[in-house]
Amino acid sequence: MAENSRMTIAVHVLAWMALAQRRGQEALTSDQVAASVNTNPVIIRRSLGDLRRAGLVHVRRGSGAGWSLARAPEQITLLDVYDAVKPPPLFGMHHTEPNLECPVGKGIRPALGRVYGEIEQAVRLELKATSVAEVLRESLRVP
Amino acid sequence: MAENSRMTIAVHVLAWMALAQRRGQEALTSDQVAASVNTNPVIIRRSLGDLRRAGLVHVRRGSGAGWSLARAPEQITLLDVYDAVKPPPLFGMHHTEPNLECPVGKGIRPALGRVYGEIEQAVRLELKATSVAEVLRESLRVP
DNA sequence: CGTAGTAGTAACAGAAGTTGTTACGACTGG
DNA sequence: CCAGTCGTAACAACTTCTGTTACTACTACG
Repeated sequence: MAENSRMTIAVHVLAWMALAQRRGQEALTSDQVAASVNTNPVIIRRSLGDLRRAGLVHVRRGSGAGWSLARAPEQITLLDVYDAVKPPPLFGMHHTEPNLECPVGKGIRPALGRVYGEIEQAVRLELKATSVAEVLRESLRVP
Repeated sequence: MAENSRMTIAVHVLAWMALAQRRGQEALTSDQVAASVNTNPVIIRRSLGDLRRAGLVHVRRGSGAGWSLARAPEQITLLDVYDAVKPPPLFGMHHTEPNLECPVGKGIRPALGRVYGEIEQAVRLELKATSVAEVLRESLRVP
């Protein structure tokens, strides 16, 4: 059960909020969102908390509370969501320090760090090319 | 301790084998490799087992055994290593099935699957652009 | 002003994955 | 035959994630 699905959950939440907004429902409770994702409302509140800290959604507390998008779904890219949920890096470095007497052991971490950094940039570029509105449009294409 | 470092370990192992080969040592035992990575030989044997199943290294068993590269380090890309170690996907899908009554819940998985697939392709392209020989060269640049 | 409804968050259990370790059988060169 | 090495199982320790319960904080509305 340990696979990180926070990116998926967050995008699902935003797409569902975008659809509800288009239908005229400007605010949703965590229970209403949880009903679409089919999980516990606390999971949703945790995810929405990440999105709120990143400025992607607004929340109104108290009775009659709810969540709403902070900007148009066309203006929210998956890169915004990625930075909001802060997933772990794709590749981890050594857990123990390599043998620094060995020339490979001494230089491998900066060398790999550069490669991993380029990969991260490529991923960010791909994420930036897709908006929540596009994900919603694609989702609605399924009959 | 749960961050996946198998890609890093495998590339380190191959770079070290490439250097040893260049120095005239055509075969290395798991103990010798473990000395550079600074970890347990069983970890190295597990990693080398992945690389062997992918056809990247050869092994000779018995007394005087050891490991050697199956082809020149210029001909081994990080994509080959990636496919050999089979890391978990960058983004996981929902753990529970979304609510299929909701249009977003019904369509979100194929929509996200397409996006995630494009990202995977971008990562593969980056990995393919770097060889073990280049990682070794970069590592040796560190004084 | 009180109440009810909702967010925020802490605490915990369960599941899964990774590393590191020991142990032992399988294989093979000398 | 035997010594050295691989292959792999088994296990502990650790981390991370999800899901759940429970409780406090906050606020709209009667």
